[in-house]
Amino acid sequence: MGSKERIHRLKEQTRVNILDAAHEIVKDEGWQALSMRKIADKIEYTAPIIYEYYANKEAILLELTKKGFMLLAARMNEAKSKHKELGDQIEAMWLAYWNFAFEQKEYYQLMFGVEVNCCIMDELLPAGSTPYDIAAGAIAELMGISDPDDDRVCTKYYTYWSIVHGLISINIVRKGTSDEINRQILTDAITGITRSLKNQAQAE
Amino acid sequence: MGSKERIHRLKEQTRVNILDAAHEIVKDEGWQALSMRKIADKIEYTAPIIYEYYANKEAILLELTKKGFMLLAARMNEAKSKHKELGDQIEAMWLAYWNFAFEQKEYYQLMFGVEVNCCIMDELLPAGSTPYDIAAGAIAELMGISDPDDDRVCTKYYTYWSIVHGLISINIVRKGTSDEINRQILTDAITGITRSLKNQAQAE
DNA sequence: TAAATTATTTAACACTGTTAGACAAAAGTA
DNA sequence: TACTTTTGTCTAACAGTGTTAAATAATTTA
Repeated sequence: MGSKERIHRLKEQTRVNILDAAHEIVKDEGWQALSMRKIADKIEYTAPIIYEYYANKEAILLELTKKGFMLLAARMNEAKSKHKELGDQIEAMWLAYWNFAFEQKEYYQLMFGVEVNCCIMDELLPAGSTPYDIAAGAIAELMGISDPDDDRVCTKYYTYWSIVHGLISINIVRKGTSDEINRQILTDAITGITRSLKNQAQAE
Repeated sequence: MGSKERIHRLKEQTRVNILDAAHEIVKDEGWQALSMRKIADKIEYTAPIIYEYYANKEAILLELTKKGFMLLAARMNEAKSKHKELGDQIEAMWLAYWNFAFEQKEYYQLMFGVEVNCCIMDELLPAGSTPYDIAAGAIAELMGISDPDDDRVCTKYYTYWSIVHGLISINIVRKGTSDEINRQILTDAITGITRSLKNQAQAE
């Protein structure tokens, strides 16, 4: 009889219900607030039932991570397919990546280990002790700008910071890249940005 | 009598002992393993004592964050002071930043919200569904390289990724930068890297 | 209808951060 | 010295966490 099938479908359904419930809780209250009992509440069961479907909480997070990567892949492929020229394809893919990160912020945080701890550090630190305070002066001077808080300085500072921090994060979370490649990216990027600063300053 | 002073010094000492104990636990077992009771064990007290010195666990983390920023500032200033030329100063500061991130990994994670969740995602995903798999083909083609796993392609991919991911992380953790500045950094960086790919390919 | 299997829950364990109340030690005062 | 007050410290507890074993309810099989 086909009742076996029906039951199997139902079980498959609660499997996805668990993931959906987890995702919904995280969207509303953040990753820190996700608990097995809350998931159980949402799917109208008690907590131990979840262990019939997933080995533990980590397994749920892993499944959501996978789902996130599949979503991201779909977005990037779609963006790519809309262009013929290689350069445009690459740009479109990274813009798709960028948009995914903010539209599916919870997935992105899980996939790439971006924690949101404290928010405003600047006010709690002595003046002149943030990385910005320390670096912006030299950047401004090299650009021939007197005010270190000028938007153009700010932009260049964040350009430096983004690539350095991005490369660091990737290395801390996944130790995939070799030291060789890291050094090359880091020095290339820094000297590249610096050169562009100098050229801009000379052009004016 | 000066015993007031002595007692005050002792209290100040346990305040730093608490921070030191916390840092040591994190170095040994990671942030996830840090608990008030473990800190108490390490300083040979019971847990409630800690609340005489810090309002709660978050306050301890905040204090460690501050300490991390002071350490980083010292490193960057020291690096800067060793050079006369502006460009060299900037490069030295970012290299100091880079080194700090790995030598004081625990501090860096706390300061900039870098979580270390799961490690090897690639093997758990269907082939061709990682961002690398999707983007590397176009990058390789644009560089005139047939193998998408070539080290030169890998380097360029990570350059793209670092700046995009870095900028995303900074925006998720601290919402300081404006959308204007973000867009400019993002498109500038992407088109910049792409242009350098094209030039390299043409030069060969 | 009785037995076997499956689904679900209750109760518990060992943790977590945090607080209130009890207890002991020291200091101040007469 | 004896008494009171303050200070330091701990025990016990609460509500929450992930997780497991055992008991119960529901369903299917014989």
